[in-house]
Amino acid sequence: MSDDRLPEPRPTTQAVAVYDLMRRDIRSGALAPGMALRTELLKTRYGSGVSPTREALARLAAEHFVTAEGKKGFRVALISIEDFKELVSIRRELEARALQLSITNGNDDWEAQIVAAFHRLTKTSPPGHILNPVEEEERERRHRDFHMALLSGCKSRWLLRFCEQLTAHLERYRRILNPQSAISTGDGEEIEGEHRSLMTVMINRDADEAINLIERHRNRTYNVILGRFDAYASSVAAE
Amino acid sequence: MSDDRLPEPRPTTQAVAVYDLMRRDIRSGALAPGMALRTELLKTRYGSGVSPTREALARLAAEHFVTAEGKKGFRVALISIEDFKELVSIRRELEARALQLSITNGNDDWEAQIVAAFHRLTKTSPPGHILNPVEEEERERRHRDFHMALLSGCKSRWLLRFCEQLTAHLERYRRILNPQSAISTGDGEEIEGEHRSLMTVMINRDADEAINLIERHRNRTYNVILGRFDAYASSVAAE
DNA sequence: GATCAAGGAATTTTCGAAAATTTTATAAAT
DNA sequence: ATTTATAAAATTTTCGAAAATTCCTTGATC
Repeated sequence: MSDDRLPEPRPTTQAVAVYDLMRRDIRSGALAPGMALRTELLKTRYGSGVSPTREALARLAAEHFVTAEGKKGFRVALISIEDFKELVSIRRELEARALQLSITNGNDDWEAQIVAAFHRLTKTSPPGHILNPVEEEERERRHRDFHMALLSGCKSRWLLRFCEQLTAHLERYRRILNPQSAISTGDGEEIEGEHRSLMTVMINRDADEAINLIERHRNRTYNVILGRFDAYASSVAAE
Repeated sequence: MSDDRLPEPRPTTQAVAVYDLMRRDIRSGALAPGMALRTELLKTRYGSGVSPTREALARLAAEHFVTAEGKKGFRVALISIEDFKELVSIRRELEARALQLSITNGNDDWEAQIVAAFHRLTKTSPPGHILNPVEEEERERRHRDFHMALLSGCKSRWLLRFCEQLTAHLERYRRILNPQSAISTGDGEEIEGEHRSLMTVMINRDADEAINLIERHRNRTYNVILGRFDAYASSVAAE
């Protein structure tokens, strides 16, 4: 008898479910930087007891999405311009390396995954449109998946994990500081064009051009966000 | 009144204490790869209830020191030659970058920290000696601190965190696969000389030479460990 | 008015037991 | 003999309450 059943979805624990939801809410900015994560709040928000909640917090603390302060509970990690610059700088280097390695090591299946991810991305409403939260979340997911697909041929789980974590933190900065246009900071068509070009040069194995493109793709958003820090700082101070 | 009291040691939670102990035991190999981390075992070993224990496990899972499998509990993360090579490869790049940045950004205080860390390291018994577990642990700590001090001038917390995590995982490989000589794989005096040279070139701000030295320093251990994987694989299979 | 102490409320952390799930053992059926 | 089903045991996960800690208010003192 053939044994090619679907890979059974491991029954997930409640702690992991809360972790996923909370990570999503921190990424989106729904849980604001500095916000105290009280047990009551979390219990009602995620409909769960304190044990799963605290496990989720512990994991998020290890990933620096939240901070744990002695016996005074947890807070959403603060954001700062210094942290942002660090993230951008190290992400630039790791992503460039991962792109190179992907181009070297990627196989047909990798190419197919890029094409598929690009297709899914184009099927969402383009950035700039007003999206409801669910649509926005879905678009973010597809955007993430596309960019990770580009890197996924690199055959280094560690490198991939680091890129994923850095990207997640930067997504938070983008969505908090540039909340208008969900994904990026330019014209929707232009951005789709950039994604298409990225796909093309990756599959053509043109590493130099890929790094050029990703650099430009990132830089626009980078500058916009940088420019909004002042406004953000005063809006926070006003509270 | 002057207010330069000692920075108050935040009262730490039991969960964090268990986390520290467990991380130490995984690093040292006391908790072997693949070992099931049953609640009873952990409760007695670390003298704590299940809640702090599970929080510690959640954090360690986020750092990939343990794996969580659905509702079947936690295990110490497995080791593999592929994972080892990945770790070495990415660590090489990140450490080189951090050394460069340290040389660019490091100030007098950074230099002083290196000198201090080197001094502390020389005051432990050299590698090769038979040490009891407490002494071994102390030597490992000082060795870590020295190498991290070299990088600590880089002014990028993210880069530093990644280096720390990679080093921790590699320490585990070294101590499991090369348990005889605690720190490294060569003559004690030779290794102390290497550390001294590293210190010197860093303070002299010779980035190229620093990267050369660290490369050689790492490579010796790397090759020894690589050579012991076969023996390890069969010793595990024999169980 | 400012500082400090004490008491009480709010909150975090931890424990112990209940609930849910997985694993193991046993027996029946093909 | 191998599988299948069932029950018991072991284990993980979750809940709810107790213990510990922090925070805030109030009032006394200087």
